[in-house]
Amino acid sequence: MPNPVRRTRQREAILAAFDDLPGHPTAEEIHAAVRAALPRISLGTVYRNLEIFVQEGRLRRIAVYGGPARFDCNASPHGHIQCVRCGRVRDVPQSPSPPGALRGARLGGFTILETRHHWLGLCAPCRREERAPSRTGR
Amino acid sequence: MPNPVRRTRQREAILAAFDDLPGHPTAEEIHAAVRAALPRISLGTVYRNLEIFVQEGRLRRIAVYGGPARFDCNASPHGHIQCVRCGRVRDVPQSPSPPGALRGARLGGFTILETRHHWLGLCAPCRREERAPSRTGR
DNA sequence: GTGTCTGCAAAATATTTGCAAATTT
DNA sequence: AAATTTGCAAATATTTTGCAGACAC
Repeated sequence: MPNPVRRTRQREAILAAFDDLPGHPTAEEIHAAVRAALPRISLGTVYRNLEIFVQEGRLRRIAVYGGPARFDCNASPHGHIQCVRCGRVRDVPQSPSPPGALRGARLGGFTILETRHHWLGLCAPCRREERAPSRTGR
Repeated sequence: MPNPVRRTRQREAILAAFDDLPGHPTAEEIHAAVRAALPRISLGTVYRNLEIFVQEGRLRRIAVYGGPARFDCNASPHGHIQCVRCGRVRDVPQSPSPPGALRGARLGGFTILETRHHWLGLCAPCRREERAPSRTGR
């Protein structure tokens, strides 16, 4: 039986980083945070392990509208709202609505694994910017 | 009054390409398709104009779980289901459910612009692969 | 004619991968 | 000791940008 996943300091630190990072960090952000504990950890290691954690189901990759991938450590069912201006993502509690019961069902030829709700919006800082565009805006 | 958007062959061809491309093409796929009509069009031009069309609301950028950005020409409200294995995206008619009425509301500090439904799943070809992994699989 | 738009090439950003050395079991 | 994992660096992949000439109005 091949491929037992080993416990390494790097992997522990990556998962631990989610406690410090609010929201849904990118690989770069996780790398920066983990460096506080393991200064020599490489970005490649972070990417490799994030991918493994996603495969294992310990993390999720979030659906984003452009920009780098973002990761989510929150196991409870929830949706996301993303700012169309700056990309920031925030959790939204997801009611276990009817569609939530669809796991295993067929939809357009696909077998459903998960249902998620998504919103597009403007976060508070960007809302202000849109109203009073500054020289740095858009 | 600055910045009138001009009508160019490149822009027309990019929008026209969506008629030939099923699903939700990436910039590369659009570029390849448009080249049939305009062999010298550059990928940069495609990216630049896709961005403009999104700003104008003529196209949408789709939320994806990794991989290149995908674009959507379908104006009617609908959600997407994406294959976790190959990234393929398919439209799913979206019922004008309660959350659809939220435009303008506040959610977690964000102002909602749009509500979308998302599913993660396995497309038919990938479902087969998962059952009978081939030497090329995963 | 004026200002926008394009193609090209280079830059910037994001992610993956090969490999020798280090680490885990 | 055997096999996986890491750091590093290079390779890929994706997207953006500067600029001179072409094009739309």
